[in-house]
Amino acid sequence: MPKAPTLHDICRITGLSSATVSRVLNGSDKVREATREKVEAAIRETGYRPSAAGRMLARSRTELIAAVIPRIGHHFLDEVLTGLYYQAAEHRHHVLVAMSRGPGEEAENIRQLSFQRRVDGMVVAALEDGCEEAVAEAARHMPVAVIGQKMKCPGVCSLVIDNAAGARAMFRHLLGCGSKRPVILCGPDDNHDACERLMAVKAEAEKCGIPLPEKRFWTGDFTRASGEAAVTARFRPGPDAPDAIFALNDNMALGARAALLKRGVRIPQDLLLAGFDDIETAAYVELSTLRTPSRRIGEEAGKWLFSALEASGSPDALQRILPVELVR
Amino acid sequence: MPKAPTLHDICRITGLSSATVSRVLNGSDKVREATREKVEAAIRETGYRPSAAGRMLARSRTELIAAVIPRIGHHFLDEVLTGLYYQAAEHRHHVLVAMSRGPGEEAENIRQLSFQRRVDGMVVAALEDGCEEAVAEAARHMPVAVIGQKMKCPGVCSLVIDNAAGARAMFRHLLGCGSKRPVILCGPDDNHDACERLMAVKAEAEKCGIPLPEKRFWTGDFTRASGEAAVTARFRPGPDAPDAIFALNDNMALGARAALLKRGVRIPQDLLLAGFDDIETAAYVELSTLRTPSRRIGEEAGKWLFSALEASGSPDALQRILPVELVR
DNA sequence: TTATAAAATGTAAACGAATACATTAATTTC
DNA sequence: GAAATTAATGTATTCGTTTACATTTTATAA
Repeated sequence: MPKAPTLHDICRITGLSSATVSRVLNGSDKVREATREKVEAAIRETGYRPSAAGRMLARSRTELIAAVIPRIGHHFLDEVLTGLYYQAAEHRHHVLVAMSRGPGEEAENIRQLSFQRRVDGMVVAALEDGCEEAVAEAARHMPVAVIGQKMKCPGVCSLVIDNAAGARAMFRHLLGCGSKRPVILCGPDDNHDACERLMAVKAEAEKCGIPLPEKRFWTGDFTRASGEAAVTARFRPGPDAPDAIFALNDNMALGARAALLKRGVRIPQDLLLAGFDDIETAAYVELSTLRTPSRRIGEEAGKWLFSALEASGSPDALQRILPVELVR
Repeated sequence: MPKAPTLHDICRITGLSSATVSRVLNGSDKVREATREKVEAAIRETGYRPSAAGRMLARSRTELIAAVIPRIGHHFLDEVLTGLYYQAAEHRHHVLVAMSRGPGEEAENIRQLSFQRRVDGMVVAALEDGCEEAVAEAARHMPVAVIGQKMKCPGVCSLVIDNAAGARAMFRHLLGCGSKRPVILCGPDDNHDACERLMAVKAEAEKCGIPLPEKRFWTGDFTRASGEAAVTARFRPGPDAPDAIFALNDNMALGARAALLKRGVRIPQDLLLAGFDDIETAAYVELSTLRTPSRRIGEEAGKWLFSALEASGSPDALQRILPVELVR
């Protein structure tokens, strides 16, 4: 493999010192026009590009930001990543993506990326429990944006969606469409989003004076299969049959939908179906759902990150709650 | 921000030289058990982790691999990325993801990542035209795996799916299901996959003695909208109506499906519908399609990359054609 | 001119690790 | 116990940049 030209090659060619060459490289300072051109010519000639490694060491900045996410291929996360990427590209940073291959990897990823790789900033999304410690440590060395979890901790910005407002809006929407016996298809107990959504629905029902007995809450775990299973196990036609199902995420809604169609229930004529997340397939089956501003979240995370980097002090901790939008 | 401990801090604490500390760090060579423990204690105490930047410079390896893709959030690419990530993680490498925000960015990304960031290896997928040059340059400095395009070039491994075999299989399948008047919903002329698929279908039709007049080829461009438009514009019920539509990708198939359902055509009773790619929604609507081994492609790319790195010479150029699987 | 200020360039020391080579310490051999 | 051998550690340089600070060159003023 041929070795790449270095700054010293440019020095040799131009007969200038490393300082001068470095100066034209960084566009800064005063360099005579003639020398600038000489250097630029040598750069073009050799195809020289400054090595990131050398730069990192000298400037102690990596021009790298890390995204720590459970996995890729999940609509929400993909969009967050895209938004983040655009911001990063705008600020001439590269993005390191770390997913978690199994339980407990996230904390280790966070530590590796912050202490070893020394990225300039970090975005972590949808963390499993037990990462707070790692996040806090990392945040002492660089700005960290946490997505989907409220963290009150110096140096971290947390961005969450307004689960409560979304759930309320959808619930009201279903009532507004005439539902009298809505069912809530719940999520896992230990899931933060699921809890917020559920609590908001309960509160709203109370406020609207709509009785919601226990039997109107069906168990689910955010998987499609669980939505299908819940409907199969608990849906019974008749006068007391639900006239609406609000699944607390779209995956379950799709599962429920499949089970309902199989039993000949017509949607939306016989029963209103709603989800949460606005995943891609939701549009295709015309599911009523709540769109989370996922790309914008990534963008906002990036913006905060870079503004914190430019401020180059301890960044302000910040908490933002982003609105969701009722669609269809 | 507190500054991270360095190798020299460990030296100071233990009273040892950088060479010795470095040795225990790299697990190599002979170090007395007692000193190893002393060093390890100091490391634990300080939470020291060797800086990647220093390491990169000294070893001239970055432990980074780059993935250059048009965008994230596309099922195929996401899966490729996942497969690649797993390989990378196994080899203790981090993954740099670069997407292209607009035309022409890919070539620049490739150059940046290879010459500036000096990643150890690179995977590029679904490139736009005009990147061959950049790929070839990069490949002179590191192993490069190209996905979705045959490239015969030293230092690059190209991995493609067997478009021809897949298209043939699906076409035969439709005939086998009794189709007499199949229609092919084509892709963009300048798309490599589209062309391969189309040619294979034509060849197969010829071989089977099934006449396929021009009017049986409907124009499309791989977007969902184009599938919908094609059906709207050209589907006419009657004795000469198509009894099968083979869309050369799933997106168009879904568009076609929507348009067909709107006209009351029942699938599959009245008309067989088939796609190519096995995107997520395909499973949901029970679309017959061809599953591309996307994750495996990422894996194979990674495996080749790392074996090339271990061999640490100019890696063998390699071409692999991976089979696709008919599903549903 | 010559002094003086300003502009351009150069020198040398970081940055954080790895490593060839040199040295010292501990074993073994006779 | 001295010599030879081997194991453990240390010294000093390297990797490719950046950047205070020092020096030289050029322009400006007297």
